[in-house]
Amino acid sequence: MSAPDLSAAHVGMVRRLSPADFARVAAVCHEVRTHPAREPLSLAGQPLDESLLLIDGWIGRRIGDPDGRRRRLVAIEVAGDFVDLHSLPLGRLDHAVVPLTEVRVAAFRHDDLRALAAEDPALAERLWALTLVDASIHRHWAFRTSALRAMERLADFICEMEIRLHLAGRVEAGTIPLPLTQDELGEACGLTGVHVNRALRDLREGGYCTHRSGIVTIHDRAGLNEIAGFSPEFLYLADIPDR
Amino acid sequence: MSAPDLSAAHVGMVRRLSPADFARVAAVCHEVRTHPAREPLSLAGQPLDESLLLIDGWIGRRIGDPDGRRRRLVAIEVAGDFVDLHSLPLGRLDHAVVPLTEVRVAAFRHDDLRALAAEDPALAERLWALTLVDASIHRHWAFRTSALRAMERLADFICEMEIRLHLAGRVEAGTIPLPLTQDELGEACGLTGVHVNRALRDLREGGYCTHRSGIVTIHDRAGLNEIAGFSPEFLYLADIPDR
DNA sequence: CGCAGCCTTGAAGTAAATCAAGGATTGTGG
DNA sequence: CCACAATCCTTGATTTACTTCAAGGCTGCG
Repeated sequence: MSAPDLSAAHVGMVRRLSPADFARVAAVCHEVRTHPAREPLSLAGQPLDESLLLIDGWIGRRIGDPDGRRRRLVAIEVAGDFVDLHSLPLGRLDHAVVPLTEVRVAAFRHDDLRALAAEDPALAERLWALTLVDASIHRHWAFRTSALRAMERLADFICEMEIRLHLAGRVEAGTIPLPLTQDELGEACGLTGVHVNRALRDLREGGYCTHRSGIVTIHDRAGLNEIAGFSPEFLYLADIPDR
Repeated sequence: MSAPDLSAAHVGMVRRLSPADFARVAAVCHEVRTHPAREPLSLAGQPLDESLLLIDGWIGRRIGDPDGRRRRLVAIEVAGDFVDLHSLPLGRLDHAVVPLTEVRVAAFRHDDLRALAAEDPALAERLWALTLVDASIHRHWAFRTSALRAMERLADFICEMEIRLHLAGRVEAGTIPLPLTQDELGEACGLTGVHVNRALRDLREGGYCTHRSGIVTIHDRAGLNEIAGFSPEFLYLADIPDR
């Protein structure tokens, strides 16, 4: 039985791995599956023995009462993100992993990845680095929600997503997919859905960007970057892509 | 030249390593130094070739304008924390590392740690796990600042610190050191210093805890846990210590 | 066509920021 | 040991940002 062909999935964050390294990882993928929106892939505390690479769709990591007012999205993953590589050294996760859309994921058994890491310490360190970029993004989210105001937060969030989606090859002509409801944007940015609506209106009326039908059209990226004070250093990119 | 004796530093988060593993790591420590409060240990973006294990004192990770209004503490490290092991796979950091008090740190060259990891994949995975607990704490901070209100945030922060300091052996009879100013607490919890003052007063008058002269006295830990909705799962402890 | 989910807007209430002044603590040098 | 400065803490008054509550209008889909 041969591993599924993942060559088209060498995009986004996982492109930090060289083609050769990615091929070695892809070779131990045991399954590619599709999963429906909103039905959790895993729950907080659940023992896990595999990790998922997101090929298509959007996934959130969620903390808090499943329904209550105190629940938040603490991370969002897009194509090319190794969603829960964190579960390999940890064995379980502190949060639920929830598809925000229908998703296609490639599954890797921890044992297989562990064997790969054991025989190639340099590759192991690169996988480690992947998870540490996640940690850096978490720090940025903590900064965003605690230091910025509503409109700035959304601008910053959109700047982050624009660059990550660009790396994943999902951006076309200043148009980026963002298939989240305003309530979900609020969960990610620490705002109510109602206030997200107003902040998005401010961004629209300020001529920065428009969000409609799950798509953001960016009219003034420089302005968007400026109001957020956005700088992509926290993504640890070798080179910032021209767009 | 022999490595410094770090056996007394096998506390807190680093106690996740078995005594034998810790000894192997400690053996490659090349220096123990003291560093004064407030003078940065490293700045964002600076190339780094060593990592620090905090032996004594408090360290913060800071993002934002060095002085401006948009600056935040996105993490706080205490005795037994491997402060910037993140810089090993990443080579640099996205934030400044700043001692909040005078600190004593043990320094490890990346090359030495890398060699250790290469010859012992299981140890490498445990070091990896250490950094992923940091990531989990980041997620919790993002949750805290975006989902909780002022008093709840401080209660949650104090609950986290109480348990981490307990693991580090720094808690005595419901009394924990917390040598941060109210402005610094505000930077960590996403509040102004003035509002931290009022929230601390509420905690005091509610009979939960008192903060004075850099020391928190906990009067009602169950109550403190309850108003914060605190649960220590995100620290991935093998067993929750009795206190 | 009709329903469900999502978006939009208004009005009112609340939590936190800001501005400002004075008081307590800590550290320092005489 | 005391005087003094610097930093930190505390409190009040005011303003601002965000939430909450509520109602109505889209949009996409069975």
